Amino acid sequence: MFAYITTAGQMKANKSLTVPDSSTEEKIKNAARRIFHKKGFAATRTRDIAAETGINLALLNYYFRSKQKLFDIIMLETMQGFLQSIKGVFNDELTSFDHKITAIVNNYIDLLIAQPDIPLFILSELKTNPQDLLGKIGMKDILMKSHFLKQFKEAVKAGKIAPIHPMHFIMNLMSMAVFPFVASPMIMGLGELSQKDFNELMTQRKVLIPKWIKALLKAK
Amino acid sequence: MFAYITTAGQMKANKSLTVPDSSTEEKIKNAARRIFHKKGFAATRTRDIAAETGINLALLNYYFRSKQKLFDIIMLETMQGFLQSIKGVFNDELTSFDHKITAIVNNYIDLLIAQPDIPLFILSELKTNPQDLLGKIGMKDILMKSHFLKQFKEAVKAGKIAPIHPMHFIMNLMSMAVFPFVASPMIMGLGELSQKDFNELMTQRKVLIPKWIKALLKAK
DNA sequence: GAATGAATTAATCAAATGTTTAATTATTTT
DNA sequence: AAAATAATTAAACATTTGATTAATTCATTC
Repeated sequence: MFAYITTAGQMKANKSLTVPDSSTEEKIKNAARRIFHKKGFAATRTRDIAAETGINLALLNYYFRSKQKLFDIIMLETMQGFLQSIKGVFNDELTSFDHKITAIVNNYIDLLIAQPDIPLFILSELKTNPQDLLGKIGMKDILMKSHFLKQFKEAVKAGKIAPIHPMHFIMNLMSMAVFPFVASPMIMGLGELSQKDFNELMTQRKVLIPKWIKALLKAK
Repeated sequence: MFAYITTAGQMKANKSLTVPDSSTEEKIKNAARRIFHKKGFAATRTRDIAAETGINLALLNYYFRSKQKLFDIIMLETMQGFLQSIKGVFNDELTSFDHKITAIVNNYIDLLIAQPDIPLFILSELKTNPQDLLGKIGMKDILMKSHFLKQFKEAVKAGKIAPIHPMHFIMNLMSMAVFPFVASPMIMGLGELSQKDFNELMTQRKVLIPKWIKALLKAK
């Protein structure tokens, strides 16, 4: 029944090494990524993806079989990309704890200024999908078994920072860097900020947050 | 055409003063609230609301005319409720700046432990709907013209805290209190936390966040 | 207690939406 | 160049889904 689709799948496997992003399959994925990121799975129409790609609706199922399968691919790639951008920092054995904080905040904020829809997309869809995705990308080990976390625990032991649950630390770091992007419509509304104003504030935070985090770690 | 519905609306206006939450209209709203909060507008099916209410689907339209109108009511009430819980604190002229911080954090976290779906719901739907909602509930004035903000600016002038954009302060406060709830699936997954573990961490944060915020305000 | 209006339901509609089919065009293979 | 395979499209299908209609039950009023 799906013989020709299987073949298409094979074509993809072959082509993906040689053909650039302008292949039909990549064009569909790019359009799908944009729309899924902006509207989420439930509010996205396959017809809209096809229209934005500039192809016939049937081609979407020809290449990806279903909306769900296409979504799963986009979701996985998105989470991998999100993780990739900080993976290196977390396990760099050569940099100090303080330097890692700065590097992580800088990486996150740069990424989010460029792609501000990603965090709300991930958090919304992660709630529907269970945590099998978290397992699939191995986020847990990358973060919780990282050199970064080891350094945190050592600093606690050495009495350099207050003894709090490591998760509080992770939450504070993520909160201050990521939340403003999740809440940007509200923040821009409340503060009467333009997109440019907002991005300027976020750029300021690249230097402010590390400072704040260090102050807060020593508190009390 | 909708004569009987108009009448139903009138009935509601009359009844709402005397009839308890067990009226059909309230039962529909309660079910709608639960499902909208959990799945958002796009993923919610009117049939699911009807089923959860235990009524015939047609009654939903009889009372509320459309899914959108029902949603608008829930959305407005949700935002008002969310705001209501901190409105008083913000403009209490009798309490200190530090006390307000503690009160706000406590109010927020108590509310979110009880209704953890609310922030992601609001932030997701606020992105679709423009900011006309923000205007409708007058959030801007309550927050930005508050006694709380005045106290912040005075403390900056007096040199008691570092001179940062007030929006940074608001973002930090909201981030640290609200973001963990928005990201709870990820946080619980990463930290291998049960719901109980998570709630305990959040309860700890009621005392930790005010401490952190104060430390961070003086940083550098 | 008949009459009137409100509340509720079963059934149906119409549009939206994900998916498939069958045919056509383009490309590759022999 | 013919044959075979892949890519693409127009059209249609089958469900889903929000909404409506027409009838029925329930409650209130006179």
